[in-house]
Amino acid sequence: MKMSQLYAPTLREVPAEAELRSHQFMLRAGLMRKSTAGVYAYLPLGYRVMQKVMNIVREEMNKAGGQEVLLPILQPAELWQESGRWADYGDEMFRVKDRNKRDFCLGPTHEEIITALVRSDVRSYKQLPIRLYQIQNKYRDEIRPRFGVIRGREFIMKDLYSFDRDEAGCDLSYQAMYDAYKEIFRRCGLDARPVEADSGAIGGDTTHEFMVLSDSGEALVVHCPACGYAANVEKAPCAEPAAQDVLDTQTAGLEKVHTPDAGTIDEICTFLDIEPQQCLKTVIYLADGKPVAVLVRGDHTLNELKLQKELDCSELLIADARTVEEVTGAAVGFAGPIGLSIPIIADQAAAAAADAVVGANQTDYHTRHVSVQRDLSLWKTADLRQCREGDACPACGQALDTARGTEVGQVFKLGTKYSEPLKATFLDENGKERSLVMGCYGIGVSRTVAAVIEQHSDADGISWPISVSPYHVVIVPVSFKDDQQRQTAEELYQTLQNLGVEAVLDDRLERPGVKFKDADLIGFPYRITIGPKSLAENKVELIERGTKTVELVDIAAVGSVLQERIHS
RNA sequence: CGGGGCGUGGCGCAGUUUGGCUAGCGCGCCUGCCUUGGGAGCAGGAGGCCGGAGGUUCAAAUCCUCUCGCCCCGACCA
Repeated sequence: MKMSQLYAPTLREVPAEAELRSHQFMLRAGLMRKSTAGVYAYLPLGYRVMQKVMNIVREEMNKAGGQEVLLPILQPAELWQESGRWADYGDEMFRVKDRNKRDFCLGPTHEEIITALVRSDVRSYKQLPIRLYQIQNKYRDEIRPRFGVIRGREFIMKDLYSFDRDEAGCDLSYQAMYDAYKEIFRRCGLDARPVEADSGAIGGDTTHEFMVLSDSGEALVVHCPACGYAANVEKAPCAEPAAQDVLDTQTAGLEKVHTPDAGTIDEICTFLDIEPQQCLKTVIYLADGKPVAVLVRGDHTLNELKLQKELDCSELLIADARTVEEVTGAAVGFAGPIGLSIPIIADQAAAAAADAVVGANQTDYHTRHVSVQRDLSLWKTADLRQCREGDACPACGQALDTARGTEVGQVFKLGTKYSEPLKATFLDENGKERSLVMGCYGIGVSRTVAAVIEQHSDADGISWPISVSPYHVVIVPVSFKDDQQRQTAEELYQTLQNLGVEAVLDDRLERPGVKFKDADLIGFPYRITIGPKSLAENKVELIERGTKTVELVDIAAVGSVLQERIHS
């Protein structure tokens, strides 16, 4: 491709809308342009990268027994009503009507459609297992699209669905995908690691997320340097409090203290000169509309997912001020567990508190010297808090580290969550009808591109791993007007193409600085600079983008040198 | 949805408080000259009616009302 022809409008300045490096570079390097919030058009360079990623995904999916299909984006409401998710999915689903006022949605995911497809054609265990995948646009009306392509409302996802006859078969499918994912991300040049995760709205029990570690990542993960355990903080269990976490057991009698305007943990601590772990937070929630009090230690963060699981409710909301006042008889900030008439559920660390300060259920008052065991009757005690750095690893007990990450893929075992309501069944050897055991496995393809940039860029621009780079090399004659340089450049361009090296020839009549800057910004892994100095010796400069190392290479040898590096 | 901010040539911004604009600057773009090892220089030029709609006024980018869009922080997710 000639640079003068390439539709790659680069930007000198950083667009005001972009915060993340990946977002900025995708715009500046001319990979994409925004259409509307969370929706992007991919330009030639961006689309080439995407296709490289998709091809890697395809190859690994095919190796792992997958067969590619293309499923509808426009999906009928009936299917979603069958699975129950038409009601459950909420505002995040783009819903449309046809001219006859029939309901449809733009598929946010494809479990329903694929299950409906398979149920109509699969009759016998002899047809199993089946692993079907597609690379397709998905639509989710995100509450807040952000970070460019990382959280879009339209995005490209690879999703594979496995159908097995039993759990054991599903385990094999799951493992095959898990291994394929590791290989896919490795080939994309990503440092991605699987972490244990929560299954969220998709459902199912076993699931791993593949996280690309990066400071700008949206998710927080804990990992154990000792044993390699890793999990999303949403999921990571907290160990029961060790002995030293249990507060002093010689508790004095209850004492009500006047604490004017001290409604937050910080204010109380300052006021009473105590530490946050000596306080208990009492948070009122509405679980499917019913109030519950949740008790967490002052220095701990409540994990709402864990709470929701314990409460087994479908809607969990923090109570509004009016409800809090009704339930506690006090202003927000002074709720306490003593004397409440609603159920109290306590985090295990909070339940161990023996001399704590709690709200007195009276505005501007707290109660101190509370022993949970002595003074309260709890409805339930459970692991409700969010795991944090330094906590004991649930696998080996060593201290955990934390890191931020961007989720690029997730694998789920679904069981019969969809096959049962949608009646996707088969006959086993005994002629008995059974539900298909399913798994689903997604990779955010567009997001993966951004993740690669997050891990492979510097102040000057992108530095693509060869495997996903839009082109392998850019040839930059210092002056394209110079006959000798131009001729050398054009010959080299031909040679490289004949060797299967994907090359761009920068034939613009620009000054060298402009061409170098663009080359660095776009991120070609290699640059060949043709200038008068080296040309005199029949050599050109070969520059590696990642390391910026320069080497002089014989013109006649560049082709084979590059060919070898690209394929190694 | 709650909180904060912003919409002025393709991009980045100034002007808005204290109406007076024939709307300005840098970059980019076009033409010519010149230049060619890290986003050159000179000269000439094109391009906006100030997100949109109403209103106040002799006069509105600037004031008022409504509306649309975008960005950031928080609750959701690949």
